[in-house]
This record gives sequence, C-alpha cells and structure tokens, in this order.
Amino acid sequence: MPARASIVWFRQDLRLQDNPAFQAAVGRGGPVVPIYVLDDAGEGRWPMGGASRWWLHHSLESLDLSLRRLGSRLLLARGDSGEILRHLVRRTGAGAIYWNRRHEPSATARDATIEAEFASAGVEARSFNGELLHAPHLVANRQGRPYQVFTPYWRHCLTLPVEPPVRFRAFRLPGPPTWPKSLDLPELRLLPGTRWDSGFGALWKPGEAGAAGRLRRFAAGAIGTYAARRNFPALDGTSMLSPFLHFGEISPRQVWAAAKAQKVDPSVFLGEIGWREFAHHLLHYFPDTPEVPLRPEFARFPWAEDRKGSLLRAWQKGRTGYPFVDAGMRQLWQTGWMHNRVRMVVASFLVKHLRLPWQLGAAWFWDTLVDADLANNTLGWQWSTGCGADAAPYFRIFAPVLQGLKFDPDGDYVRRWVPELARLPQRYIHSPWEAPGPVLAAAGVALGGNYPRPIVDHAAARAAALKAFRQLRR
DNA sequence: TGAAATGTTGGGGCG
DNA sequence: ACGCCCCAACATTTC
Repeated sequence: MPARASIVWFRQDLRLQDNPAFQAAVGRGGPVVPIYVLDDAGEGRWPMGGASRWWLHHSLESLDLSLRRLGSRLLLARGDSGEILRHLVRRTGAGAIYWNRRHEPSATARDATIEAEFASAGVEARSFNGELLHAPHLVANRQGRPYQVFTPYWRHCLTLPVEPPVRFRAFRLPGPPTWPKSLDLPELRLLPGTRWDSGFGALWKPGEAGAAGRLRRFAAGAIGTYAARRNFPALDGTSMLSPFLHFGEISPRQVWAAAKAQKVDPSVFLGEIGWREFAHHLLHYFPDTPEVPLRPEFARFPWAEDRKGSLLRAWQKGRTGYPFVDAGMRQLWQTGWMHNRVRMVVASFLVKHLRLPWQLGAAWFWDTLVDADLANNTLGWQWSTGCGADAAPYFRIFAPVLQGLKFDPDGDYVRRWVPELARLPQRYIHSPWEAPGPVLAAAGVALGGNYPRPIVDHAAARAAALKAFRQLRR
C-alpha cells in the first residue's frame, strides 16, 4: 500500500537544504504537500512589518520555483493556520504533518494546540528544531535558570555539540494525484501599495540560492577580516545574512559548518550567531519582553514629552542633524537593513538623547527591517536602553559625533547615505554645525535648509539622560 | 560593544 | 643648572 501524503508546513524555514521537517516528509516516501500559510492574527501583537512582507513575497516565489523544478509546488493560503491545515489534511488524506518550530511566544502557544489536535485525530504531527543551533528550552545554567549574561551563556553553548547540516538531493518530489486549491502569490498582497521598496531589489536576492551565494562569498572573503572590519559601516565587512537567517533560507547549522571549514578563526563572527541564539533563549524564558522591560524599575522611567511626535519623526526620517545617525536611518529606509554598529548608535540616540521609549524604536525597526526578528529586535532594544539582560549600563551613552569619527573616519558612509553633505570636507562631515559659513556654502549645505541643525544639543541631552537614569536608581 | 572628567607623567620652552 | 609652566599622552575615575 502506498504511503499516505505528508504535509510540510513551511514557516520561517523557507529552504530545502538542512530542513528537518521537509526531510522527514521526504523520508516517509509518499506524496509531499508543501504549504505556506500567512496568518497575521496568529502572530499576536507582531504581524509581519512592511519590509519583511516584501522579503517574504520574493522568498515564497523562490521556494515555489525550487519545488517546481522537482515537479512539486508550494501551496499558499491566508487565514487561521489551524483551520487551513485541518482542511488540507482532510482534502489530501494526509497521514502526517511536519514543521520546524518557531520560538516566538505566539507561535509556540498556537503550535502546541495544533499538534495536540492532530495527534488526537490520528494524524502524525511532529515538529523539529531547524531554526537554532541549540533549542532554547534545553539550555539553562547550573541552577536550572535561564542565563541572563551573554558570555557565560555562550561559553556554555560552545561546549555543546552542533548537528551537521543535512543535505537534500533529489530530481523529483512526489506530489498528490491532484493539487488542492492554492492562492496565487499576488493574492497574499505582500508587496507595498506605494513603492518604497525601489532600492531593495538591487541589494537583496531573497531565497535559498541568494542565501547560499552570500554565505559562500562571505566564507571565502570577509570572514577572514571580520574582527578587524566589522565595525566600519562603509566597508563590506559583515555577512549580511540576517534576513536569510530570519526567514530560514539558510540554517544556523549551515552557517556554522561553513565558518568552521575556513582556515581563519571564526570565533568573533560565530559570537554574533551566538547573540542570535541568546536572543531566542531570552525570549523563550521571558515571553513578555517584546513589550515590557526585563528590569521592572524601567516602568517608571521619565521619558521625554514628544507631543506632536516631531522628535520621533525626525529620527525615523534621518533628519536629526547628526550625520552618522541620519545616515543609518536612511540606509534602513532605503535598503531595509542597517549596519549593526549604526543600529547601536541610532538606538542609543532615540532612547538617551531624545529620551523616547524604546518600544517606539522597536516598532519602527519591526516595520522597516527586512531582517525584523522578534527575539533579536527585543534583545537589541532592551540592551541599548539598559533595561534588559546583559544590558548596557545606564551611563553608556554613545556620542554620535565620536562614533562617526571612530567608525566612519573618512566619512564615506555619511556621504553615501546623506548626499546633501557629500561635498563637505572630512573635518566637518560628522559635525557640519562646526563648519564656517563659507565652507558650508561652498559645499552647498544650508543648515536649517537642506540639512537640519542638531535637534538636540549633545552635551545637554547627555546630562539630562544621566539625570533621568539617576532618578531611576533610587 | 562609552564618554568625559580628572589625575599623572615627562619633555621642552623659557627666565 | 634649576624651577616653573604648558601641554600632549596616557591612565584612572566617574557618570
């Protein structure tokens, strides 16, 4: 008797290589029915943002193409995951449904319900870990408590074995006798109405092939100089794998194996993979941290008034008057991505110089980053604010001019993303307000005209932030 | 993966 | 030769 069909429920694992759920379905030998379900209500308070939807659109297109090369295809649906999957099981007579776990609070709760339902209905429902090197609930310190400091967490993880990636090779993937109904990709309406995404396509190739290409290039090149060059945003010194990892177009095990295969010491780079693991570990144990500070005293932090939202808007648009900050915010808007050094600087600026709530920054990043990831975004913002795990101490306030001088010494990053300052001499590129009038005029810069004056004074803002943080300590 | 203030040291100009 | 001052360079402390 031929095996009954198995359903593969694709989520944030949009790949065929090293995909445990997909591999389990293939291994069963019967027809395989791949499906992706867009379930906004199932995401709780965090339905995917605009940039992520752009990415998802192209990634689904790419996965469908890969499956079609094997004589299969990707079914698309929109709505309640449980309902759609129940219907699909009935329609295909499937005997099994497999998926790779996600670790966000809303997803784990929903998946547990779905798994239990199918089990009691006699359908084999199994979930796998394809998203992380180490399942978050299996890592704890000697007291059985979650780690709250990165270094001991990662030191512990480095003693654990990492599974080698599983290679998938096939010419044909058996499908069902007739394919159930599917939405067409445009019907998911993932692309924006107004085309703010014009700059995305030139930089990004979403999908498994794009991910593999980027990893190959990074492993053959920049990984060797990662430690020395990663902090300079004008250089191509980082892997830029974050969106591919978020959507699971490549697995952390594949990244791990590729990094370990190089002659150079990859430990600084792998430490960044470690931060991703740590973020998921924390979100697992502290599921309300996307909204609530881990340190409770921060509930009474004296945030500044921004009645008309003009400070927030200036930050979002990259018009704060601090070139390094503005360059970062414009890179984000135009490409859906920002260099990590600059993320730390702009986050510190929003929270400490403007004293606006970190949740506003997290929401903006969520909507504009192609790599928006609930665990990473939450960790990053709470870390920057100083209200989270292993957090920056309250007195650690990045000075936007100094950060620019240190990490963009030639001003190339600013010139690229803030073109109205491009003709300023290097000496003034990070502090145009210090330039003499004739120098500004010669460079075509009109402060308060085509480029703003600083919206806050650095020294005064720093003093006010320190005062607010001192108040919190009592 | 912080910045600024304060302290220390030593070379050099100068009376 | 000596003391004094200035200041750069670096170290330490503080927020």
